[in-house]
Amino acid sequence: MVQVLDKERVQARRMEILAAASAVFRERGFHAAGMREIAQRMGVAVGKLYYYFAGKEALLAFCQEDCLGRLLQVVEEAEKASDDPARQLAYIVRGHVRCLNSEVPGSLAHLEVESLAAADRARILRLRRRYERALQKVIERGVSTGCLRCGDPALATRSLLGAMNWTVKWWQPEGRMNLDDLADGLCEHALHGLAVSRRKGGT
Amino acid sequence: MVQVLDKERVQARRMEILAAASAVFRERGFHAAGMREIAQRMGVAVGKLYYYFAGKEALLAFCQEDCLGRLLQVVEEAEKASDDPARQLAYIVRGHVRCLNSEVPGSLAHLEVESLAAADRARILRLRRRYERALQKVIERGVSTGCLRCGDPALATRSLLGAMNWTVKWWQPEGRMNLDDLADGLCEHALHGLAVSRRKGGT
DNA sequence: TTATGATCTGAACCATGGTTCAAGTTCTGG
DNA sequence: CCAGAACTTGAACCATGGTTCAGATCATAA
Repeated sequence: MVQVLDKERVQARRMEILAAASAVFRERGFHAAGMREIAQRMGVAVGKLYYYFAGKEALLAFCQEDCLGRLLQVVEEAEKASDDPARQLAYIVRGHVRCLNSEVPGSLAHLEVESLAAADRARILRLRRRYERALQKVIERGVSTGCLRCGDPALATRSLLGAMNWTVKWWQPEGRMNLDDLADGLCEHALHGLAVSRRKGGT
Repeated sequence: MVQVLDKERVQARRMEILAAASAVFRERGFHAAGMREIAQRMGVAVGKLYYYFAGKEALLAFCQEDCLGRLLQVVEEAEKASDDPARQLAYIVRGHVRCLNSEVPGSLAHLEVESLAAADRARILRLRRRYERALQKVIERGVSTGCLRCGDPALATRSLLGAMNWTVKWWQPEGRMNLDDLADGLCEHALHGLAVSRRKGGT
C-alpha cells in the first residue's frame, strides 16, 4: 500500500511540476524558460525539479507526451461521439484548440520537438504521427462516405493542423471570441472555404 | 564614388551573412544556431559577423525584415497581376510558401519574434501586422466583390497564415510535390474547403 | 613604396543558466 | 521516540556559446 500511495504522491508531484513547467514554457518558449523560473513559480527550489525529472528536456518531453495523450484521447472521444466524420472533425478541432490554448498542458511543447533528446524525440514523433494520421483518417473516411470532399487528404490534414497550431501564436483569452468560437470558426472555414461556388465562377 | 562602392560592398557582405545565418537558423532554429556555426558555414571567423552586425539577434531581425519585405512585395505584385481577389490570393500563397521554404531568406525567422530585442521586435511586428492586414484586405475585397464568402475574415486570414507557416515544419524538397503544387493545394483547400455542399447536407 | 583606414582573425573573456550535491527537513514504520 | 528512508533545499559548479579586442591582413591613395 505504501508503494501505491507513494507512487501516487510522486505522480501528483510530477503533475504539479508539469503544470508549472508547461505554463512557463508556454509563456516564454522552451529556451527562454529557466529551471529556476519554473521552480520559483511553484515556490520550491530548483533541486526539486531534478528529484522528479532528469532535466529540462525530460520536462519538455513529459509535457509533449501528456499533450499528445490528450489529443489522442480527443480523437477517441470524437469517434465515440458521432459517426459523421464532419462532426468528428468539429469535435477534434475543439479539443485540439482547447488543448493547446488552455488547461495545464504543453502548448508550445507540441511544436518544439527540435530541442528534445534523440530518444525522447523518436517517441514523441511516433505519437505525433499517430495523432496526425488519425486526423487524416477522419477526413479520408469522410471522403469515402461522401460527406466530405478533398483532393489531397494529407495536405488538407496538415493545412488544418497548421491553422490550429498557429492559434497559439495569436489567440488570447482576453480578446473577442472564446476557445469554442475560435474552434468552430476554424472548422467552418476548413469545411466551407472561402469560395462562393464549388467550381470557380461568380455569384 | 568610393563611398557608394563601399556601401555596396558592405551591403553585399551583409547579404552574404544573411544567407548563411538564415540557412543555419532555418536548419537548427534560432537558439540552437551558433554564431561560430554561421561563420564556419561561410568559411570566415566569428569576428566578421560582429563587424557587420551588432549581434545574433540583430542578425535575426535582419532576416525577418528581409523576409517580410519580400512578402509585402509579393502582395504588391499580386495586386498588379490581377484584379480578381481569388487570383491574388493564389499568387500570395505561392509567394508566401516559396518565401518561407526556399531562397535565401529567413524562414523560421518570420516565426520566432519572441527572441528579439524590444526595439527590433516592435519594428518587425509592425511590418508583420501590415502584411497580415494586407492579406486580410484581399479576402475582404473578395467578399465585398462577391467572389469570396467568409464569416470572419480575420479568422480566415489567420487560419490561412497558420496553414502556410506550418509548411516550414513538414515540407521537404525531397518529398513528392514541389513548392508550387504545395501552394496551389493549400490555396485550393482554403478556397473550397472540405465540405461537399455549401450548407451542410449529403452528396 | 608607404601610410592609413577598412577588413578580418581567433583566442580569450564572461554571463547565462542547466546541473550537482552535501546538508537539512519531513515522513514512516517499529 | 528513534532510525532510516524519502524528500527538499540552495549555494556552488561548470559547459555552452555570445561577445570582445588586440593584433594581422588587405585595399587604396599619394
